Amino acid sequence: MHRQPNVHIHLGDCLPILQGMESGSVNLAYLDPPFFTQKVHRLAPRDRSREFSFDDLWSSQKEYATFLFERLSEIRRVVADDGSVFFHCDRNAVHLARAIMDDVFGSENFRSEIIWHYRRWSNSQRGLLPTHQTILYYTQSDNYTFNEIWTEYSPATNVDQILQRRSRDGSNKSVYARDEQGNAIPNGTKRGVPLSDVWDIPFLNPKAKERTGYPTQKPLLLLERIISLATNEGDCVLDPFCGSGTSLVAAQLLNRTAIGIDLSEDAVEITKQRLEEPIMSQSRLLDVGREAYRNADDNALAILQGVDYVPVQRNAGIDAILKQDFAGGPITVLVQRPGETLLEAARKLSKASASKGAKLMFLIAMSRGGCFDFAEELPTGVVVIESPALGIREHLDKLKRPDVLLEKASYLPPVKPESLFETL
Amino acid sequence: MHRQPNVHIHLGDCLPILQGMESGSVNLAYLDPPFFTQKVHRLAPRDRSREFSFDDLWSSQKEYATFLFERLSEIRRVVADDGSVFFHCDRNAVHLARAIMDDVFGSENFRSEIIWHYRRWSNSQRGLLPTHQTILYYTQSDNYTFNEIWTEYSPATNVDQILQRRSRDGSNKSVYARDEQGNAIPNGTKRGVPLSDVWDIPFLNPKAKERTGYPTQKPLLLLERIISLATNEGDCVLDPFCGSGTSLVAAQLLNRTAIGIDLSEDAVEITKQRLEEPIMSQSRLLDVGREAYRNADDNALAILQGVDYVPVQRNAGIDAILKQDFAGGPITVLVQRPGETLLEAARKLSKASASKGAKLMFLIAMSRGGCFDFAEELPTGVVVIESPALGIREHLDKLKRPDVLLEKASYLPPVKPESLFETL
DNA sequence: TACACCTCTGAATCTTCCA
DNA sequence: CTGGAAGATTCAGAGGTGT
Repeated sequence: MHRQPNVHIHLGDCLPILQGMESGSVNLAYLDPPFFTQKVHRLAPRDRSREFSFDDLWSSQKEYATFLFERLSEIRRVVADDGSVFFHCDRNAVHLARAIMDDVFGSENFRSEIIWHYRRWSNSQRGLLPTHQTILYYTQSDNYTFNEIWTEYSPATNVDQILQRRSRDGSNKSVYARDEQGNAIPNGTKRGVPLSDVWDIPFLNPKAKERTGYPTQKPLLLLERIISLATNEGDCVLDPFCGSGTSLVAAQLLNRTAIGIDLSEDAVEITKQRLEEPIMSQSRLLDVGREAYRNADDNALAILQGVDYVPVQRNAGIDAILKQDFAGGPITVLVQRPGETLLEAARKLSKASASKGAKLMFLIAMSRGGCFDFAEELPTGVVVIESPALGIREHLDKLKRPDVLLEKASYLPPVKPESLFETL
Repeated sequence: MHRQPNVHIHLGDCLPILQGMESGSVNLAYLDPPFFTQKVHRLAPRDRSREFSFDDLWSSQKEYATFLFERLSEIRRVVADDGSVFFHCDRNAVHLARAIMDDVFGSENFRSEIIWHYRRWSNSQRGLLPTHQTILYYTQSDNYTFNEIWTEYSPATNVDQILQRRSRDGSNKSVYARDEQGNAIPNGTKRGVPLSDVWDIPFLNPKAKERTGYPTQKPLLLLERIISLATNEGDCVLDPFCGSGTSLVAAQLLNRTAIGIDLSEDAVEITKQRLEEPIMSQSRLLDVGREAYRNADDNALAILQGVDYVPVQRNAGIDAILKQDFAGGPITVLVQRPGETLLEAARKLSKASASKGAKLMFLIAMSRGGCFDFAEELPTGVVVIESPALGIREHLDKLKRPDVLLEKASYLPPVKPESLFETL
């Protein structure tokens, strides 16, 4: 048994250790037990010098159910009256876990089925890519600790709706309240939308420094959210299958005390190290948000509708690549931006495409950009395509020319698109 | 019993009707059964001495479980060998549903736990806002129909790694492959990322036209996705608890046949009406596919960016009016829709514009529509402008011509947009 | 048939390079 | 020198393949 200021780590099966604990002494239990996946998890740590592994092969579902049932029953005893339990489930065991939890804690104490959603790699082509895990949230009683977390309004939300007070009219319809002068009544400050049960938190990235090399490691952010939802400072967090100790690190960072238990010596060792030197990887994605990566903005891409393309987001010189190849290389596309000449755009596209091996590039012209004579200077392989805006604008300009009679103008023959290829 | 061309609707309990159906006659079954949410299973937490058993869950809800089990067994019989079942679950019954489905179809035929995620407004303050529902996806066998759907890469993904082939170096590290000159080797066409099991589909807006007033109505988009994933055109879709018939409408729109069953006369009546309505107003969808049409409709105007226009709602022949006038009348704009020839679009535009006194109309061409020689027949005053999609597509076609040398093609001089106006 | 091993993939970080 | 953008790398799944 190792002792950190406010964190206790035990080595061994959690059942006897739980049995030795005082009733009601824990405010939050988080469990991520080994699952009945019939696979041995195996992963080399970052330095590739050691291997961790644990065996979660249970001879039958019944045996596994009993294993869980015994430990959960003890957990129920040690959790305080206003305490909570979060049970992290493999998708192959959710229903089993739910049934056992209903049995132990009572279905009336089931609060939420939390979906942890993340994006992930895979080359799976037949079937849907699994990108979520489930966390079952139960409380000991109706009177549980819950700290609200507010998130941002959806971009689609009508601001009026948020800012104006509402009332019911004669027929009990919800309407905006008005004062005597008919003005809207402000509704005070708004905190946002209450946290939902679907959590979008990035999966722990293979390159993250936060990684310990221990299998099934969870992101710190996930545990921080759980702990701050269900406990207050000074409360006690229990993790009976603590693995690499993410929950304990999170508890420590949030000024909670914590008790961790694990069967594996490696796990306990790693956890001790992490507690002394907690590393939370600096995630740019989390810092700046997913949106910050988008430089192929939707406006630009909307111009491309009707084309089969893949949007490209992390490259200033390329908005999209076509799904089709050409001469062994990709076909890249850029939409000219406001305030940028056609030639500038073409050079950007050409430069960015060079390293991608593209031999054909399409540039969508939004304006003439002060450069009518670009043909000679245009980088090799760049093909300019007009946007409708440009076509419309130029056509209108043409109609203003003194030598074009207005009456005749409305009878203009349509432009034959074939003329585009006259230069071929 | 009501009969539409390819949709049969039955009134009554589905069990006897299923029993009368032929084995293997259905390719996809979608169920959204009623849930008896009166929380019969309010089990008091037990003493810890007992063992957990699945029988407890079963017997506590015996009546309901039996109800489902009987019907699911029949469903298994009528589903074809390569068929699928999607079971839409109430969150209070997922585990029960999963257990029964495992029993009837076998856990080895469990494919996915689909999370339907939507945003929802609520001021609930204690606890997490439920914003998801679960759909269990099972197949009849290993050899099941599955049509891949591809989605966008994460914005944080960089293009290089998806465009370049990779190999292993001496120490088995993954690195980019290079040819003798040290250039990157392209890795073939890219389609995007396979569809994940978390689906972000907006909940039916309370004001949406789609809404029938029937409770628990699901968005069309959700059903369309399920049907297009698991069936091909002409296949048969079964919905034994069809309610307001969203699945049947979706099946019809996607050229599948469908069988719907419901206990309620109201439900059957509403379904009949909904089925007739889309046939009347959207017969075109049957030819061109719902997806293309919807996208075009939503985004039609996006293609006009860079132009000063006022969007026009609810006018089939006009998408926008330019802020600028011409010859004393407005200038109208229409974007050609998928499945519509250029000439059809031009006539629509011309007809709709006549009453507005427009003397100049712009038609944005998205395809050639089988009509290369439209110039003469084109209504007076209509000017055709090419969409970038069209320009790109035609350019690529040009490059495929036998008389165009590939080597030369990649060095094609850029098209001078001026050439567009040579016919003036 | 079962299983070990090799290949492919892409999210998100780390690293490098360039302006 | 510095900050940001582009490029390189890691590793967990899912397949495929060969024994």
